[in-house]
Amino acid sequence: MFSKACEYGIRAMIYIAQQSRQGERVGLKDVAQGIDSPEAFMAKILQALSRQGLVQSVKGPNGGFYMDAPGLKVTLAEVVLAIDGDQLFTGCGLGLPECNEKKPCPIHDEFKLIRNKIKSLLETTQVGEFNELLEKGVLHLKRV
Amino acid sequence: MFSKACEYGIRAMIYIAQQSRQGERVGLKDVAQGIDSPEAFMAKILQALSRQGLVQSVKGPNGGFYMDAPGLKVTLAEVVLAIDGDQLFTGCGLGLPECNEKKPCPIHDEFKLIRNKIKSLLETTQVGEFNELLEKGVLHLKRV
DNA sequence: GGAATAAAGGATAATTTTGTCCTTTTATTG
DNA sequence: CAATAAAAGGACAAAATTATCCTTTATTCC
Ligand code: SF4
Ligand code: SF4
Repeated sequence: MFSKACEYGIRAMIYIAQQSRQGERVGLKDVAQGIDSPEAFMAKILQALSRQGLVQSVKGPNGGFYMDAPGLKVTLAEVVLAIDGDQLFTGCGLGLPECNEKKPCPIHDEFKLIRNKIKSLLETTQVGEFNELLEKGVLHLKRV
Repeated sequence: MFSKACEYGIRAMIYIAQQSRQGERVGLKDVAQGIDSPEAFMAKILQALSRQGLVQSVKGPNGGFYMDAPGLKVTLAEVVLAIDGDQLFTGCGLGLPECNEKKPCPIHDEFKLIRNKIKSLLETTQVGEFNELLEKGVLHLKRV
């Protein structure tokens, strides 16, 4: 469904959202350990997300990644779009080309319905939404 | 959503289902051209599908790939499973590990619902289902 | 049986994705 | 200002996926 980079990206955003809720910053190493991802690869992904403004970052001592209040409202859809592009939201999952609304294949309507459901699920889910469960220790972002 | 191999596989199955409806056989070259896929790669994929019994094949002159009557009833789910495995049908699309039904994350229920819809769509769609549209020229398996 | 034909299979190459390492830039602290 | 800490970025490496080529095996036709 998503690339590895995208999975790490989603998990990292959720992790940072929870860890930085009092304006604290989270270091790369912390994030990588917290979500069980390779550190250097994680760095690349966070760089990209940072460039696109989905997460804030500060260099230097006591620096790191964080989110401001509006940052917590970033949706999973935005993260996915930033990393994997819009392939999942548009186009045919079956790779059947050259079809349009007027000449749909047998599964088009249902397929489109599903695609839209995925889209809307991701669009209505914010990275800050997982905080409570994470604090309760009910949700884990890595294997224990 | 699916790997390239899987997309080619699905298209090829649909193509063969339509081309071989009078017991005719379709050659590799024919399939590859018919669905616009690299020939040698297509060969590997068809070999795998053939080994798993999802498509029939005959060697030698006038040989090729074909489906018998029950073959037309093979579902897209079977094809996907044969090529990409069950990752799409099981497990978490978000790559969040260590969660179970008792400790679901905020999106689990809706996510699972979508996953099941994809599964059931693929399970209820047979490769022979596209024949009519293909014959009418309404559906294309490659860019024209 | 021999020639021709077409899939099966093995080996290898190109590309993309994933992952690592090292240097540079920017900020903080004393 | 100097030392240090941390992200940014460039170059490179490994692994997986996609793609190609060549040989072998099975089948048909003469
Ligand atoms: S009509 Fe069929 S092939 Fe075309 S985009 Fe819709 S589902 Fe895919
Ligand atoms: S509970 Fe959440 S993280 Fe776990 S499988 Fe369900 S959707 Fe994925």
